Amino acid sequence: MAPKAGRSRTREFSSLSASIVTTLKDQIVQWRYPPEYRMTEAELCKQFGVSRSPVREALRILATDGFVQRMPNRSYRVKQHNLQEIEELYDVRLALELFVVEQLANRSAPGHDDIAALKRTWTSVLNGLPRKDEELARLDTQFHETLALAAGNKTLLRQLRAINERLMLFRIIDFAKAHRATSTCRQHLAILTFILAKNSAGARKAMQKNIEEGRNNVQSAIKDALARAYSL
Amino acid sequence: MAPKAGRSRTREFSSLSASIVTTLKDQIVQWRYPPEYRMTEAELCKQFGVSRSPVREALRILATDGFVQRMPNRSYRVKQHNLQEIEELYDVRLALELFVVEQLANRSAPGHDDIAALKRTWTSVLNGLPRKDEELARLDTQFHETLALAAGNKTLLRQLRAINERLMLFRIIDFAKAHRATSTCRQHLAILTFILAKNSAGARKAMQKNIEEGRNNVQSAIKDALARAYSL
DNA sequence: GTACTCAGGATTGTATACAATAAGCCCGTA
DNA sequence: TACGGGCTTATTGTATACAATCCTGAGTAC
Repeated sequence: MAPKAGRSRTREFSSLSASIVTTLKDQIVQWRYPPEYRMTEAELCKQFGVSRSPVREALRILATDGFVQRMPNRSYRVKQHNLQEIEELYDVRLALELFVVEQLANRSAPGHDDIAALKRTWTSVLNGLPRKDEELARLDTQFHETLALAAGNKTLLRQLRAINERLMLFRIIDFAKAHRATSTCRQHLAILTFILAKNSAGARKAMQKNIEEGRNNVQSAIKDALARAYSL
Repeated sequence: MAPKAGRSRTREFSSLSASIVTTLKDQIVQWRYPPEYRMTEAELCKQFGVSRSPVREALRILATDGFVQRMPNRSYRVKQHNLQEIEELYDVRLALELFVVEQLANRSAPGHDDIAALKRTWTSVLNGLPRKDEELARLDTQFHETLALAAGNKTLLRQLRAINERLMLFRIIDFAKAHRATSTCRQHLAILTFILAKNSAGARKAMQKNIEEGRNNVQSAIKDALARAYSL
């Protein structure tokens, strides 16, 4: 114990593979790779200037997180999410988040301070519109994660994060398409109000509406993108 | 070292790491390792007669699946689940399964054949009691997975499986303790009846009761085990 | 006696070498 | 031309070698 003062635990990446994972996730989410793109270990070794060991580890992680597809004894592919899978991801998200708001509305004691603080934040967001799309996306993610955190379930929060990470692939398409900031704000405030009023049914309904709207926006954005792709 | 190329590899597992993962998961679930047990790569290499590469891969998988804990640059530990984490896992399971039965009750068309078949199965189970605990545990798992499958969400099913895999650590304690077969059967039949009657609220309530009972049984089993451990 | 320093050993992180597997191509045959 | 066998090559799976990191404990200064 009593580690030296100079032992600064830099919060950088402890390992090469972690760094590769975040970089690749970022690139994939930004559609820098075409879907079904074939990724070989050697290629990534050259790109990152490291050996196969960390690259392999990174690819395994990406595979379990659903960003690439692994076939035994063959290469990896950047995963092509189909509409079915997006539906499923949104449904899981719905299941988890409905549960969260219900729990929050039913029990009052812990977490309601965070909810009240969140409400103040979003009230000011509503008044201070507009902002950059990017900033709003960040706030939106933070909103949903704060709720899960207030519910006190770290496991659930982790799962939610993993889902949202993958959905980011498509939310990015949507964000670039239109800003619906006002609507989002109102929905978020409604959810928070219901929770504070301990109206769990209302909170569930409001959350459902919020998520379904996101789902629909993403779905139509994808269909648009596909239609455009085929018409050209 | 120099594992003479006696390639009597069973073709069951495509890779060594997969085989190691299933073996270790099994051993951990059966409490063959004390919690917090320190697992080193070298030790597993000797145990399985392979090199570090597949062992490392297996440990990564076990870590992401929540069976061992990894610390950077240090060894791995067999994970010690605390009561808090078990609560969280049960809550996530609750969230997912409540969503599943609600969906199933709300929409009639697909899946209801499976539900009806499941109901027949469990009716016969109720009549044909008793069976071996082991068999009942298998049927119980199958019950919940069939529901998720009937809902048509493979992503959700995968997550549920992962959760139940971890909870198996504690359900094994409980299974050995008592058989509550009749109660389980009745609860399952109630859930299925509500679904077929398209009563989503009833189905949710019944499912909640079923899961909460499992949770309570596990909790008290753990407390008993801890109390016994400390009293000796 | 306490706290600090600094070797030494143990263990993981990374790089590379070798083996096994799967895909592609050439070529021969009907 | 169509088809199939076997070689070649690209790529992953596995083993091992080397580097970096962390824990331990003896030794020393105060």
